[in-house]
Amino acid sequence: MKLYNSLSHEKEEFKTYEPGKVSMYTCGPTVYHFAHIGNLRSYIMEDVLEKALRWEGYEVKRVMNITDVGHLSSDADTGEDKMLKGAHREHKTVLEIAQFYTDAFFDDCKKLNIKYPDVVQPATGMIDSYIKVITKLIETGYAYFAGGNVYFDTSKLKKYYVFNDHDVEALEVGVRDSVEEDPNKRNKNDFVLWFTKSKFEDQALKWDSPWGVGYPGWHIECSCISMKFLGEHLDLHCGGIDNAFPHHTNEIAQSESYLGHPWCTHWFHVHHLNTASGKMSKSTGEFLTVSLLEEKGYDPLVYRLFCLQSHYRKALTFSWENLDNAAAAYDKLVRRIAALSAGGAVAATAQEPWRTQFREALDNDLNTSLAVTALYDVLKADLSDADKRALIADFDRVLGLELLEHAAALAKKESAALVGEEAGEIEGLIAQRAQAKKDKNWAEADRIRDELKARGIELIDTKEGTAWKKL
RNA sequence: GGCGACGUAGCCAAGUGGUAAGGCAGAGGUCUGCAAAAUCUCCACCCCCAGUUCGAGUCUGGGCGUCGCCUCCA
Repeated sequence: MKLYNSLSHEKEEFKTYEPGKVSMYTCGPTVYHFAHIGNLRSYIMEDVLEKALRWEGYEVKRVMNITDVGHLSSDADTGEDKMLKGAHREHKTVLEIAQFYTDAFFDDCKKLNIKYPDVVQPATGMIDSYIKVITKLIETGYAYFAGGNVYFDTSKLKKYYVFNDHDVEALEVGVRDSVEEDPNKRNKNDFVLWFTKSKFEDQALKWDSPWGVGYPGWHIECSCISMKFLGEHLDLHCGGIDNAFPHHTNEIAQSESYLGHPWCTHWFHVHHLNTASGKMSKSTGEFLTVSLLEEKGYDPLVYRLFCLQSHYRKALTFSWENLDNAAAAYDKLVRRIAALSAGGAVAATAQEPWRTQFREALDNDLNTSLAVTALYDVLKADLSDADKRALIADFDRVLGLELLEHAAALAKKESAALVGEEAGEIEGLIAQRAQAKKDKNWAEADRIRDELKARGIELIDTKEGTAWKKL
């Protein structure tokens, strides 16, 4: 499988440290607000990557952190979420709030058919590890104590900017007005490993440490959690493109300085979901959640398809028109699959060309758009329905669109005509209409159809008779 | 200002030197009493200007434009 690697800026053949096994780390959510669908785009694409690796026969161990450190008690007040306000009103602790949003995050993931990681580790449960790693970094000269905080000394590194070639001097200081320069830093790029003195005096969670009571810096958690569960050699590290700098850059600095050897070989960055006005984020207004999509009547899997139709390394623009587009496509896809007959002979060799087409799409830097095309090609192919179903089931192990399940549900809904009181009545009306049609009483036939339509029942005439479904 | 990604039809999008996949929307045909569904057909001078090449959406140079990051919204 060829994958683009942010370290080399090229598509490379993906290799693992241990043959056949993939150690995969994903930056998890910060849990003091709901995840928006832009955040979730990353998790969807990472899920597809994980499933593609498994589909190709790899054994994958995936680890995700939960960032529950860094809950400024004042931060909560800026949110408009009722649960959060409620939590405060009811004197819930920040950890309870974190738990609430952690659950909300995994609920969203479940709706989007994102597999639960093999290991999920909250950052607050790893304080001893951070202290251990920071202690060693100080001992080996990579970190220093100044003004109450422990900093990582980036001047000790041969190469700090691993993803981009920044010229330190060319970087403008304070491009953003809100950023203040920290006088304790020896170098412009140094970053904090452990805080005891912070401009955020209202930090809610604090722990004792050799450097005083405080809390860990915001990069150390990923290094430590990854090393604890996946060892000293990581195959694949994922995250949103916005994490590449400084978060991932700093992770590499810490981890490799601590380990004394190269750490993670492959970096997978998912690009942003934009709205017409720019990146989707808390601050820029449009903040769409999975629940909101559901309220508007969209199946969350429609959003998954929307993401799959694009490439993970390309900015994707969200609009309701585009989502409607995906919804129509999904609906049609499911209906075409539902129309496939259940029986028939399976001929594995006949399926092979399409399986190959699908594999080649995935192998080409996870080209999900082409993978979806392979799905359409199967539907159009000269194959038995049984073969088509088998291929669709196989592809869906990666795509995760629950196509056969939804098709089955659709068929069930349509055949549910035979049960229930209301259904009996509808069947009666359909029979009346059939009689009217036989009598060529078109006005009466259309009247019955319109009456049912007004009740939300759509009739579909086929050669075998009239089927119906709820709109 | 620095670094990076990207610019293909109304919309999403594939394409990594050889006469532009696929999906949605749209138009037309078939099938239906009509509709719906299904199915078939149609729909692109690839941001601009130079260059390399027998041949460029695809490579090179220069523009223009969009987006992201530039230390605490992982």
